[in-house]
Amino acid sequence: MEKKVTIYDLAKRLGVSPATVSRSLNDHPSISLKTKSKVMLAAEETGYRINKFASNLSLQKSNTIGVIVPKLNSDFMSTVLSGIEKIANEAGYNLIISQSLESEEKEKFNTKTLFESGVDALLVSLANETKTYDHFNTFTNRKIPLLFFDRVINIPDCPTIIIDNLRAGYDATKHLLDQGCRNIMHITHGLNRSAYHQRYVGYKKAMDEVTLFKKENLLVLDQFNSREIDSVIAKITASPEPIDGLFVTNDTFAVYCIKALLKAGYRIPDDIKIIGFNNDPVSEVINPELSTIEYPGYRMGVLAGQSILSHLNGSINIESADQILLKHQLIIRQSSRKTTN
Amino acid sequence: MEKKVTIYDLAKRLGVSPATVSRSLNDHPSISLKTKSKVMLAAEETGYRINKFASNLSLQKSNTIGVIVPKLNSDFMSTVLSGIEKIANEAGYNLIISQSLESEEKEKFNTKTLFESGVDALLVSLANETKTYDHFNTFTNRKIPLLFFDRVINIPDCPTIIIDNLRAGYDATKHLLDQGCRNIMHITHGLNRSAYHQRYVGYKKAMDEVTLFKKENLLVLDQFNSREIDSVIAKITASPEPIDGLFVTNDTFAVYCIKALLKAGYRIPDDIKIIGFNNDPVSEVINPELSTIEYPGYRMGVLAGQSILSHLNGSINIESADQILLKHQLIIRQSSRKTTN
DNA sequence: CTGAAAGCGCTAACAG
DNA sequence: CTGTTAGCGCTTTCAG
Repeated sequence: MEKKVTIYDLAKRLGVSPATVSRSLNDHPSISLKTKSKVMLAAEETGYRINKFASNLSLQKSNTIGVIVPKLNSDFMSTVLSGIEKIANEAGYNLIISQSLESEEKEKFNTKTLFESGVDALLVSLANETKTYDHFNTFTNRKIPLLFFDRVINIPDCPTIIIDNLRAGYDATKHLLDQGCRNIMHITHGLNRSAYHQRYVGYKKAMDEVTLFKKENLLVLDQFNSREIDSVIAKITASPEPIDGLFVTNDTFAVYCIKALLKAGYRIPDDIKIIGFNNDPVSEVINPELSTIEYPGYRMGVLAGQSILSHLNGSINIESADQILLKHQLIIRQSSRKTTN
Repeated sequence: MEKKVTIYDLAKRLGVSPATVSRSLNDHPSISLKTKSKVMLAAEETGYRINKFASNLSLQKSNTIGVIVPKLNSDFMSTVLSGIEKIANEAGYNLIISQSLESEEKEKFNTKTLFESGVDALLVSLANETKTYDHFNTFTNRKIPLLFFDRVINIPDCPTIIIDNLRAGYDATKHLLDQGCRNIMHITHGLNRSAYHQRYVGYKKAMDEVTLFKKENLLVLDQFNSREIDSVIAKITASPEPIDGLFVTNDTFAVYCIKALLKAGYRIPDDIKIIGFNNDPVSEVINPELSTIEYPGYRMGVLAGQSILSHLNGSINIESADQILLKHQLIIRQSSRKTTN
C-alpha cells in the first residue's frame, strides 16, 4: 500500500519550500531549471501525483466538462459523445457523462449534480419530456458556459448546435413527393422537442406545397419502440386512401416498419416508399436499403467540444458563434426509388 | 451573476457555527430538527450549493467512478455504459468516461488522468493494443477498487466480468458443425485480448473434436473494418476446399460478409452458413437474419456497477466475487439454418 | 529565484 | 445539541 506523497513531502525531502515545488511542477517561468529538474526527479522517484481536489479548490476550476444526454446507447448519441470525448481529452479535460433517460426529473437531478461537481461547462441534449428550463439557471446565473446540441432550447448566451431540421424534414418529404408519392404518412415522436417539431413543420410545408397535408397522416408516437409497430401497420392499412409514402424520423423505427410492411405483403418501394432519419448503420443493412437523412453526429460532437473549449478559453472565433447549423444530406437508396414501369 | 455562498455565509446569517451548518446539510443525527430546518431554509433562499472540491478534499473521496472503454460508439459498449451509468447515478456517483480508441498509450494517459482526478474506483475494458499493465499499479498499490469487464486481464484482487468466451466460441462453432458445415473459417481480431483468444480456443476445440481444425482457416484482422471485406471474400473464394461456414466474432462485420457474399453470388445459408457475435441490432435487420451469440451488455454494465459499489461499501456478497461469468446464449436465425433438401 | 503564509470550503475530532 | 479548531493539499500574493 503506497502512501500518498504531497508537495510537502517533496519540499522536505529536497529542502525547499512547498511553493517552489508547486511552481516547479507547474513549470512556472521564475524557477531555475536546476531546481525544476531536481523537483521533477524527486516527484518521479516518489511516485508523486497531484491531488486535483486541492488544486481545483484552490483554482476554482475543474478541467471537467459535464454532459447530459437522453440516452447513451443509441448509435447517434454515442457517436456524438465519441466526438466530444476526443476533443475534450486532447485538451486535457475530463468528461462526466450522465443520461436523463428522457425524464425531466432525472435531467434536473443530473444538472444539479454536475453543477455541484464543479464542471467548468455543461453540454446538454434535452430529454423529450423536458418542458421547463429553470434548472439551467444555476449555470447561466454564474456564467458557466452552457451549450445545447441536437435537442436544443434557446437561452440567451447559450450556443446551440443543430442541423436544419425544418429543411431536412422538407427535403425528405419533397423527395418522396418527387418520387410520385401523394399520401405520405409522417411517423415521429415528441413534438415537444423542437428537433422533431421542425421536421414536422418541414414535412407539412412540403405537403402543403401540393396542398395535400392531412392531419390524420401525422402519427406521433410516445416512443420509437418495436411494440408500437402493430398499431402503426394497422393505421397504415386502415387508411381510406392508400398510404404510398412514409417519412419516419428515426432509422431504427423505419427499419421496423419496413420489416413489418414486407411481412404484411406490401412491396417496397413499389407500394410504399420510405425514408428514415439519421443514417444509422441499420439503414444500409435492411433490404431494400433505406433512404435517409445523413446526420453528422461525430462532427456535431467535435464542434460541441471545440465550441465549449473556445468559450472556456475566452477566445472569440467561429466556434463561439451562438448557433451552429450543420449541413444534413439527403441519402437516396432503394427504399424510396421510383420504380420504372 | 450570482455569487457563491458558502457554509460560512449561512453560519453568519443564522448566527451559528459553520460546523452546525455542515452537519445540518449532511443530515447529521445530532442536530436538532429545528436548527436543521432553519439551515435548510436559508440554504434554499440563498441558493447555496455545496462545493465538492472542498468536500472531496476533506473526505478524501470523490463519489466519482472512472471508466475507460476502447470506444464509445459501438452498440455493445454504449449499452454496457448505459447500465453502468444507471447504477452509478442511482447510488449518487458520477461517471467520468474516457475512450482509449484501442491505443495502449491513450489508455495509459487516461488511467493517469483518472487517478489524478481522484476517482473512487476504476472500470476498464482494455484496448486491443494493450500489452503491459503496469499503468494500473497506481490503483492497485493504493487499493483503489479496479474492475475489468469484457476485455479483461487477471490482476490479483481485481474482479472481472466476462462471458465464457471459450464456451461461446465452442457453441457457435459446434452449431455450425451440427448444421453440416465441415470447413469453417474463423474471422476475428486481436488474439492479444483474451476475449477473442478464448473464442478462438473454443472454435479450435469444436473443430478438433471432428479433427478438422486447419490453421489456414483462421483469419485474424487488424480491424473489423469494411475496407477489409474484399480481402476476406478473396480468401474465402480462394480456399481450395470450399468454405461452408463462417464464424465471425462481430455482428457488424458478419453483416458486411453476408452482403459481400450475396453480391458475389453465394447463397446463404445454402452455400455458406454464418454466425456472428454480440446480438447487435443489425443482426436482426440483415436478410437472411444473422445467427449470433447473445452478449448481455446492459446486464454486464449493471453488474459492473453493482460490483464496484459493493467493493466501495466494503460489503461482501455475491457481487463482490472475483469473477463474474455471465451466461451467453446461442441465437439461431436464418443465416445458419440447415436447408432441407 | 525562493520562502512564508493565507486562503480555497468543507469535515470531524474534541470539548463543552 | 453546538462550537472551536485543525486539517485536507495546492496555489499565489507579497516579501525577501
